[in-house]
Amino acid sequence: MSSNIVPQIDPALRRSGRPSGRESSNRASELMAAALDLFAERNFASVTIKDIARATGVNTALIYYYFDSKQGLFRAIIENAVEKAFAEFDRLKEAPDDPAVVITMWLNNHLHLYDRIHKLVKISLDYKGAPDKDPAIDAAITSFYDREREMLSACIRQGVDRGVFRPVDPERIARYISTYLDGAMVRAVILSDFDLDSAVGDLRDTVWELLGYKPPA
Amino acid sequence: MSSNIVPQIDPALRRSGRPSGRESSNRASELMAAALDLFAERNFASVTIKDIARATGVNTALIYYYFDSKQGLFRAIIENAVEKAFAEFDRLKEAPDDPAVVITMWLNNHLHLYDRIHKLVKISLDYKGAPDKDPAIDAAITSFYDREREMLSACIRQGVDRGVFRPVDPERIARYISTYLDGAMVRAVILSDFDLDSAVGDLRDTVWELLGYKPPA
DNA sequence: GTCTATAGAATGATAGAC
DNA sequence: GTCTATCATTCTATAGAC
Repeated sequence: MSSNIVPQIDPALRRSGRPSGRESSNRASELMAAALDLFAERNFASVTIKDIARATGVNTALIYYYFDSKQGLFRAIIENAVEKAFAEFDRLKEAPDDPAVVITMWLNNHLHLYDRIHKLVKISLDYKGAPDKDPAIDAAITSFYDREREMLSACIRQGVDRGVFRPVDPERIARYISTYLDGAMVRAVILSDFDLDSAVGDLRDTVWELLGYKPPA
Repeated sequence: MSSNIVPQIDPALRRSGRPSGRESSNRASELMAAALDLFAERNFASVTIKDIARATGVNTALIYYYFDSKQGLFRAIIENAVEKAFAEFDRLKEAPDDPAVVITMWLNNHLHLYDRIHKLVKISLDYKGAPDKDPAIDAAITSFYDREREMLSACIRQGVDRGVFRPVDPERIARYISTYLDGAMVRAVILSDFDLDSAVGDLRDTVWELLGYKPPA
């Protein structure tokens, strides 16, 4: 979490005194939110510091007060985005003890959190082949996919063990599901008339068929 | 094909005289090939004219002799890539008159032509959200997806009509297939240990199940 | 914390010699 | 056709006032 060259997530918190009256400046969060949108819609290289400053309504120099560099800002953003996605994962894991329900929730997640997840996919793809790689960013991206696979396969294994699913290879089905979901995220971006709801609905139906599961009416 | 502001695909062909002895300079093709690789691996904004010149072993100014601008080069590249993909489509269409075989060939295509197709997907995604859109590029991208869908759904419809496939909605299955394939292309880029062969194999098996088709031994 | 001002480097594109 | 040389612009990042 803390290497030698870290972006200053919120220097106000690290200074001795209290930050100008308020509990804490949320400027860093504002900047990260605005930058995430820009980085996802365009890409790292196209988005300038000035773009981010303009979107947030502040001066360019202020960005360097909160973050050590453009890439440092990027790293902070992606780590933050993955962390938020993890929160979703965990919320799901503690959800109803029914594997089919958890899988359904995860599919629906991609519908409701399309905005959040498609940005992560797009940024991940964009980041591959970046001229100067950052190990921390690589780790954040792979950990996202690892956690997704773990969660889905655990779910499927549970269903198989309980006899509600046909005896399948959990890892295989998990990969199948998340590969399709990535495709759905990508196409929703590329093709403006893509029907994400119905595309994910088709996946759900197919997965139930693969798992030999009959959903309740 | 030819608008008012076109990139000069090969000015040598348009000049009155014959181009310096040879049939035609293939410099434009060389430049486009090198630039496609760079644009796909990084992205439009990250790749500089100097990068492309260096990769081709020529001077930066020469690029502006063949193409009117960086974006003009990009447009020529993407139109060229889609055109080549169409050639594959058509080759497939004239292939064996068996829908299942044609679908299989199309899936295998994504395996063998991964290099070509994943670049198209990545570039298409990258292009969305570009600051200055080019209608010609938009048209090229959507036409690629339209043709893919048409080809697949025609195939499925044929199989249904002949009774070798279960009576399904051809458009729906076509979308399902190509959505998954996009996902596979994306993941193969993002995750270095992604097993494309086996991921596409899973899709094939699933599609046969959806179509109620029993492949020969 | 937020700003103005600017340094220093890189980039897209052009002019013109050969 | 291919090159050298260069301009105008834009960008990241910093210095320093308030």
